[in-house]
Amino acid sequence: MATVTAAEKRDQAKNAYNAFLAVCPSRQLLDRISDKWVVLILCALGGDADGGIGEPAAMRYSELSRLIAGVSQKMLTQTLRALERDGLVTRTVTPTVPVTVDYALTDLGLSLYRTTRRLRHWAQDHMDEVRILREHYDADH
Amino acid sequence: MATVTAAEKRDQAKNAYNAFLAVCPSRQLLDRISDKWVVLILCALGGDADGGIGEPAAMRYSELSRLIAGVSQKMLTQTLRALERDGLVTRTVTPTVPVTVDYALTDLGLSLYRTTRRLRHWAQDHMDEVRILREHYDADH
DNA sequence: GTGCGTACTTCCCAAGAGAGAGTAACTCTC
DNA sequence: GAGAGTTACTCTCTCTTGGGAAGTACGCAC
Repeated sequence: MATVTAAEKRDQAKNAYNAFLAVCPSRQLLDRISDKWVVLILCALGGDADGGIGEPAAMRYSELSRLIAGVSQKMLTQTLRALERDGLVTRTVTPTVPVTVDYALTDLGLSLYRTTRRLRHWAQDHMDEVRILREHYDADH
Repeated sequence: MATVTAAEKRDQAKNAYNAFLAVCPSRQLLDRISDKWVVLILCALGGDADGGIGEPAAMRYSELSRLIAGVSQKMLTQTLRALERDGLVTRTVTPTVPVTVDYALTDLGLSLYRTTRRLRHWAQDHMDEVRILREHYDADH
């Protein structure tokens, strides 16, 4: 009876998750990360604020709130707490008056940021094309 | 007065879109593609159904419905129509009885699929890690 | 006749997002 | 002193949209 190597264990673990299945935990995780606020928050913390030139950096709640136009206080708080729970973001409270709270990507968060950054770029890079295709669709329907 | 080259025009167009701004069209596009059903539909049409080994292929509505566990008829229809309008998916109706409708990725859809595939993989590959981090978070709160 | 398949369409209700204001503690300006 | 600003939330009410379920028309099998 051969023992299972660590690499084999990892392969088995991979095959155990299938996000197409509603009951699979990875599905719930995929549902969570396929969320517009998650995408924008990770991009902000990843340093995309000034067009993609920056480095990952800690940001304050109020900075995030100002940068991500349209996010409600409730959704920002809720999403940041969820990201913290999933280990994607650190939340560092400094007992100043008023209190200051810094949020920053963890290594895990950084690994996901590299994909959400692509999503944002895709939306910006293909906006013109999609716009035209929408007009064609609307003319035909 | 130098004329603007095509490459410069493209650069300018890129700078014109900023998905952090709520009023920017690319923001609405990002909101659309940062959607769990979009991600799963693109992965299904991209050939991920059998674990990532397949090729992009046309699929029927009913095939998609069966593969993507938990999607309602309403959300599947609604999302497919939106993807068609954006030019990411083709919808081909064959007047059989009953009717058969095939959905397939366009080239544009394929380009986005390459990123949504990464999202799905990330969720599956990091599920164990996130699970442990959640337990740590819950123990601390 | 009943049940299956096809791909939607429709209706009602539930869940969660959105909007706005409140909280505490402090600082600054008039 | 009053009022406005800052910080990062918390709370309440309203509205939007997703979820759930059933309906539609036609052909085929039993």
